[in-house]
This record gives sequence, C-alpha cells and structure tokens, in this order.
Amino acid sequence: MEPDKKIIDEDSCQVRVVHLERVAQANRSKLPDRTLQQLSLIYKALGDPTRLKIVLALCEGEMCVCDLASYLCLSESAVSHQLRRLRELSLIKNRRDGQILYYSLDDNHIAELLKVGLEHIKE
Amino acid sequence: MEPDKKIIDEDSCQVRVVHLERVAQANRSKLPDRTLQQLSLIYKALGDPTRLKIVLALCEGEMCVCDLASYLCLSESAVSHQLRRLRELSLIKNRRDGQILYYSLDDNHIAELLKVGLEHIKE
DNA sequence: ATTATATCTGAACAGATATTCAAATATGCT
DNA sequence: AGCATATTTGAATATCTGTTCAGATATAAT
Repeated sequence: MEPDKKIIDEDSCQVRVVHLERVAQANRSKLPDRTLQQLSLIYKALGDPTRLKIVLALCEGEMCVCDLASYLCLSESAVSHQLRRLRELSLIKNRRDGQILYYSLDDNHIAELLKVGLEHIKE
Repeated sequence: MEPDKKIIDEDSCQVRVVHLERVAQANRSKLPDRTLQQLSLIYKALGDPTRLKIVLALCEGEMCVCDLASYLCLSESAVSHQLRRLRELSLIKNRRDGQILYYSLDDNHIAELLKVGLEHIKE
C-alpha cells in the first residue's frame, strides 16, 4: 500500500499524516466523548489492585466494610474510600441492615468483564 | 444471618471481622498475586482515555505512530510512550515496513473486553 | 557520507490518586 | 440520654502517571 505522505487532514490538529484514510476511518468509528469517558473510568476503576480485589471478592457474595478491610489487610477508611469510587461508577451497590452496610456487585456485566480479562491472561 | 462478631481471623491481619465465613470464602477463591497484578495492569492500561482511544482505533485496522498522533491530536512522542506501555502488556504488536512501524491489536480478546465494557455502559 | 523521515528514549514537571489520620454520622443497645 | 459499633468524610501526604522537551536511533534517499 502507498502511504499518502504529508497530506493535511482537515479533521485532525496535526499537519503530518501518513495514512489519511486510516485516520479518516478511525474518525468515522469514533465513540462519543462521553461514552469514551465512561468506559475509561470503568477500566480505571478495575485497574487498581485494591479495587480489583474488592470486586473479585464481591463476585462470591456480599460483604461489609470491615470484612473487606480484614480480607485486604487494609484500614476500613481506605476500603470505604474505594467502595465509594466503585459505587459512584455503579459497579457496586449496598444495602443497610442495622449498622452494617452490605456491598455487592451492581450488575453481572462486571463479572463477565472480569472473566474476559482473565481469559486474556491465560497465555 | 448472624454476624460472627469480633472473631479473630488467622488468615487476615486485622482483628475486627464481622462475617468470618465471608472472609474465608474470599480467601479460598483468591487469585494468585501474579494473576491479579497482570489483570489490574490490563484494566489500568485501558483506563487511560488516550490509550483507550488508541486501542479502539486499532480495532479498525493497523496504524502508524503519526497517524495516531494526528487522530488523537497529540505529540508523536506522547503516543509512542503510550504505545510502548500497551506493547509491554502484549495488548498491541507492531511490524516494521521501512521507516514506518505499523501497530495493531495483538489479540482478539481485547476487542471482546471492549465490547463487554461498552455493553455495561448502555443503561 | 549526508540529509530527511519516522520513531524512540530519558529526564522533568504538573496533575492525579491511594492511603492515613482525625473527626463526623448513623444505627443499636441499655 | 449516653455509649458502642459500623461506616463515612475531608484534609494531608507520598507516590504514581501522562505529557512535554531535547536528544538519540533506525531506515531510506540522494
């Protein structure tokens, strides 16, 4: 194939473009900014080992803050901070029973996300 | 259910445990540290908007560094740094044709990971 | 060999982030 | 009401991370 060297692309902000058609195609299939932002936030949430452990643990069933703190060998405050982040992204939810808040996965898509990720590693 | 309050768990490093059995179950299903580390690195890689855009763009076909820089409106250096991270995680690979390096997805698992992530958002 | 193109690399800086600590809620018990 | 338990919150800090900048490679062309 022949690179379209040095062509200025109207849709881009740089001058140098080698394969104009490739850039155009990427632009056509581009996701809305908002969607992209949401998607990256979800991956980022799972990108922290602590949060990933939390989510994996919750795959087995609901747990309260101090259970998770005990399991993770972490302060309850640290766990609570992370739980909030996960909850703000609707990855987990909680229900109150007296003084105890039980956290669980909000959605089964997440379990599948983890499954696909694990499959990727096995190689 | 009855919380097993204030029981000391041998496997954990904190004293306070409300649901001993839940913690034990989480420990039983715990993934090896190395697996967990790898998994979180993959999610972290996709957790950055720039890298996510790169991977999504490469779903449509291979691109060179300056194509991506043009598409992302970013310096070629910045793109190169991110490409290296993605390559180190085996998410992408490259082939050289003369002076140009063409980057593409290394594995089709990644496309599926993105698909599942997108499905989660649609709600 | 010299020059140009395409990409990479390392250091540095600015901004983001995970944990800690102290203090604040919220619920239950007596 | 008063006290204990379970969790949250906000500020502070130490660490991590993405981009920029300047310079280094690698390949191709003259």
